[in-house]
Amino acid sequence: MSIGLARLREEPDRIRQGAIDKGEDPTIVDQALVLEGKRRTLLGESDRLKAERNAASKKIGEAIRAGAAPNGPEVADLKRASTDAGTQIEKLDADLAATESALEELLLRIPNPADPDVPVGDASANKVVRTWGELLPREATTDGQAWTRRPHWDVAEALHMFDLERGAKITGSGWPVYTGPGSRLQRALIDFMLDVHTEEHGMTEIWPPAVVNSASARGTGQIPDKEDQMYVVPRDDLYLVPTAEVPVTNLHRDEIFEADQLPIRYAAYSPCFRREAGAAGKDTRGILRVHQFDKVEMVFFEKPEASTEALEWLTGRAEVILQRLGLAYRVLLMATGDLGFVQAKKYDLEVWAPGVERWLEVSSCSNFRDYQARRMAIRYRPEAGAKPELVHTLNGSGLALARTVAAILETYQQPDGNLAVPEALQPYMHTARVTP
RNA sequence: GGAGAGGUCGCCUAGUGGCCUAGGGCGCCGCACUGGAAAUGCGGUAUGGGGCAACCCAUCGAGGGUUCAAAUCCCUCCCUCUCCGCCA
Repeated sequence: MSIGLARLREEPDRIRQGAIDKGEDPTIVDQALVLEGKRRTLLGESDRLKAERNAASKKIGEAIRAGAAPNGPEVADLKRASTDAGTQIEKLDADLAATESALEELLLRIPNPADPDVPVGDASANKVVRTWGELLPREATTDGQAWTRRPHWDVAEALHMFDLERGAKITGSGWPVYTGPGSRLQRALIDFMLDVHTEEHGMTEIWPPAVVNSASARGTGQIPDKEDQMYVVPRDDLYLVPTAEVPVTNLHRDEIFEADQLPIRYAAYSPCFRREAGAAGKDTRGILRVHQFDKVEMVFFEKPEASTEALEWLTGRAEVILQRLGLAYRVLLMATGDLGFVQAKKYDLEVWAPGVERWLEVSSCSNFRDYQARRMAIRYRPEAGAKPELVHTLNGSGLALARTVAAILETYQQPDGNLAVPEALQPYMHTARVTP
């Protein structure tokens, strides 16, 4: 389940409105309420009968210990009472199981309501909350000489940094091979990002499995919601991760934290695999949309009262990376219609790519509030001895590599065709310039 | 992959069909004793669900089965450890 039953009963109106704002069917909320009522009725009746059966069994035990024959007439009535209750319980429980699975089905279709400060509407209601850096034009002038910034695939080809054709030969279209300085750049970016997040931002580094089981895929909602987007290994019931969010969030599935353990903040590198089903023909050139890319992901577990502030901080940590790399970007507050099913609030970071003259999404920072935590039963104890409560989970890219690489190539290309290495990466690249 | 041993409450452990409503120890919390503490004693200490409440139901790795009754017996699966094989 995703929306909590208690919340469903307590504030159905807010949940209904949340569904409307996200363009989902609000009548599911009412259907769920009906089933929830039925569930409680059945459960009460079943529990009552189970108590009866337990009492009868206990009496049989006592009678036998007192000397009655186990198969004698003295216990026959008790056995019959117990068996009769058992028959009814079986029926009730079958009905209950059907009701619960129907209810769960409905709950999975009720979206997480957006935060009150999220603009309502479709993508056109997204708000640019800030822009950083200089937006370089494609048609440039350097030292009085006019020149044209090329798209990243041209820069990469000239400098032998990645090879899309050979990637297509060994795997398929959308599986880039990074070569020479391109490969080095991958390593440099991963190292740089992890260093900043761990050493300066205090996050704990995680190097997770790139493949997860179905329970983990279910935990973060990849199945059933986004099953089409994942590569599957059916023989072993395993899934290639589309983001480190999946393994890292599942680190603490079914766990209960003490209050002083929170917040827990991770930074994790992983390769990311996405089928991009339905995106055929989009962004076919270069590395803007590929089946395998690399990403450093931030995953936070927070106390509920801290999560609103944590999202701002998380987003800021992703911005730090772009600023250090000297890449111009903007921050978008996504409107309800552009939010996913599970996010309460989301900022997208888009980097400016002057060669293709486009904004490229390189990070998506979200607060899930307790929605994901409920699915995974990740809780904490507000104080010693108190009842566990759900934590809030957040995550955001910090950053996705392929598009960041594209922005670097297009931003830092020089009129002579060489590539200047951003200062922050020079210690990792061991050079200030990439030449053919 | 083969053989064996295991999986019980935060941790360790008892438990081989009914006095298990899961016992004991450690740890933790409260109280008593103390000038304060240690030691000691007493009590409490899982999760989910239902009920205004007393309380009830479920859960002993997971799922099924046998039985009036399963931590305990049977079946399937998962995981951990030891040895062997293979291997970066």
